[in-house]
Amino acid sequence: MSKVRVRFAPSPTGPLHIGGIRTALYNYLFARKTGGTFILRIEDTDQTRYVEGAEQYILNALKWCGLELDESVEKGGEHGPYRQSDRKDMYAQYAEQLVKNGHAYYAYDTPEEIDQMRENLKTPEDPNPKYNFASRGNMKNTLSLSAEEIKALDDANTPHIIRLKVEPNEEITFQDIVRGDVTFSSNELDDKVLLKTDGMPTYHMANIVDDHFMEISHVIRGEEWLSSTPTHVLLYRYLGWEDTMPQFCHLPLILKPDGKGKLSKRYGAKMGIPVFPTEWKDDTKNELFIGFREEGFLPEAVINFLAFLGWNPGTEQEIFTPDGLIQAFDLERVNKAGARFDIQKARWFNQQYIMQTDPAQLAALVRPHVEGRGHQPTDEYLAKVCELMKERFETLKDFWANSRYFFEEVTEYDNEKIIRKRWKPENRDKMHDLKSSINRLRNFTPDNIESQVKKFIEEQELSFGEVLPFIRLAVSGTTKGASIFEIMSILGEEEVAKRLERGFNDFDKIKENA
RNA sequence: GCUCCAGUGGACAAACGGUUAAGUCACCUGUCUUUCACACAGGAGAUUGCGGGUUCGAAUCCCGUCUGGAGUACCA
Repeated sequence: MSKVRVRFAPSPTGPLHIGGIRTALYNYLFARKTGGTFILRIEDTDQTRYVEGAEQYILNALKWCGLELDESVEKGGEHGPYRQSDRKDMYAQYAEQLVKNGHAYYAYDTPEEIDQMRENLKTPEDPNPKYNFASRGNMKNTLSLSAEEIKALDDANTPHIIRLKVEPNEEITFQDIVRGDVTFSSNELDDKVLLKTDGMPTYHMANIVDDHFMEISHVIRGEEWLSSTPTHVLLYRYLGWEDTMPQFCHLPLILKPDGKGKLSKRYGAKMGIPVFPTEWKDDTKNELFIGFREEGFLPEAVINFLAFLGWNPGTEQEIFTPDGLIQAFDLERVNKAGARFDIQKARWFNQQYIMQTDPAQLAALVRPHVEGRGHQPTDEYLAKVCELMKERFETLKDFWANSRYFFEEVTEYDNEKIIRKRWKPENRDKMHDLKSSINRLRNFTPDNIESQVKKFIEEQELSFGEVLPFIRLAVSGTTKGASIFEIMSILGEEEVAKRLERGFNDFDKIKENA
């Protein structure tokens, strides 16, 4: 087999959502696995849909995900340019060639005339009539018009397009790596536009010409392209490139959590769930789409999660390093059915990666989320907190919610019920003694604190339930969390003393007001 | 409507004609901890969309049917 060359070919019409990233990922994984080349091609043939900044977004998003490109607009390569608008001049000649060979024709119909045709031919059985072998005879094109009529149109500089001439009653079969043989009847195809009035090619034309000259070996793309593939096969055939036609591989769609329809950008915004790798701001529409990065996901976790949406290695292993993923990946094992997007599973993957990350590294990742709240802890302190809290947060963003008491004072208590029920003002003096005895410890280590507290409880004939929850609340504001002795040790004796003092006072007040 | 694709516990899925249909997430219980999380142990949840057929044997092959999705643009 010739060398593997695959491309990811998005349109710069906005941010790339998670489905696009997964398509890029499978292309990337396949390229790396086979020692092939991974290419990014920007498909910007529709000038009306061009969105400022989208191309840069795509580049940055792929970078954040760690999907390194071998050839791209940024990096260049021997098969450039990599932006279709920069390749504009290449396409017309092949469309013209098809006309010359009798496989395409010029058409002069206005959009209104085409709408009119569809309106006229519409029946309940066929609500979307095609521009095809059956209808083209009644339209304005070089197949239906006389030489004089065509000349008149051309002399008047009537805008024209080029359409593919699809012959009726042909069976078109192609092999798809995930679906096997797929067959379409040419009667179902319409005479697709190849070259638009503005001289730009349509997706179909540009795609085939580019894939051919970029020597693409495998077209790995979303399932939404499956039904236009027979048109593409025809194009390869009529252009005389069928013997080097790439292999097709149509990936299952990523569905909304309810399984109804493919995941959309609006869905994520509606549910407050990230469906984009990184955040996207559209100032003109005043829209903000949240990203996995900003929500505190690690790129490796997102990639691992995405890899499993539509593929699995057939073993029980689920957590993979980026390299491990490359080794394990296999297009043959890609699923046929669409997979629903499940943010819960994404969070689980992220937690797994957080737990694996060493504290110093984790501290660096978490730092922006802490600094965003106005705190500048030392690396050492932050690392200590991370070490302790590691398995208690699913996203970097959650870190703050679960660990804020390491950085700022406790101002409220998440469990006032227990205070009203079980805080005993008559034990207050004893609690203050506890405070002093902890504070007198020579080494403020978790073990020392723990034995001191336990000793105290025994001596005073108190119960753990009368003491521990209140220490916890006073120190951290919550009854949940890591070992309270570890927490106290990290905070230090001074801070702990201060918090106990304040907490006990607050508890009295809460009790009084109850 | 038409064409194509798909349909295994709530979600992701394994099993590619052969014992009681793996495993993960989510859920519940227990151990640990007077907390939470992690970890470990256990539990509940599936007549493989439905109906036929082929076969000694079907989630797997065939036919039909239903449901869902995609496409049906001078958008990609």
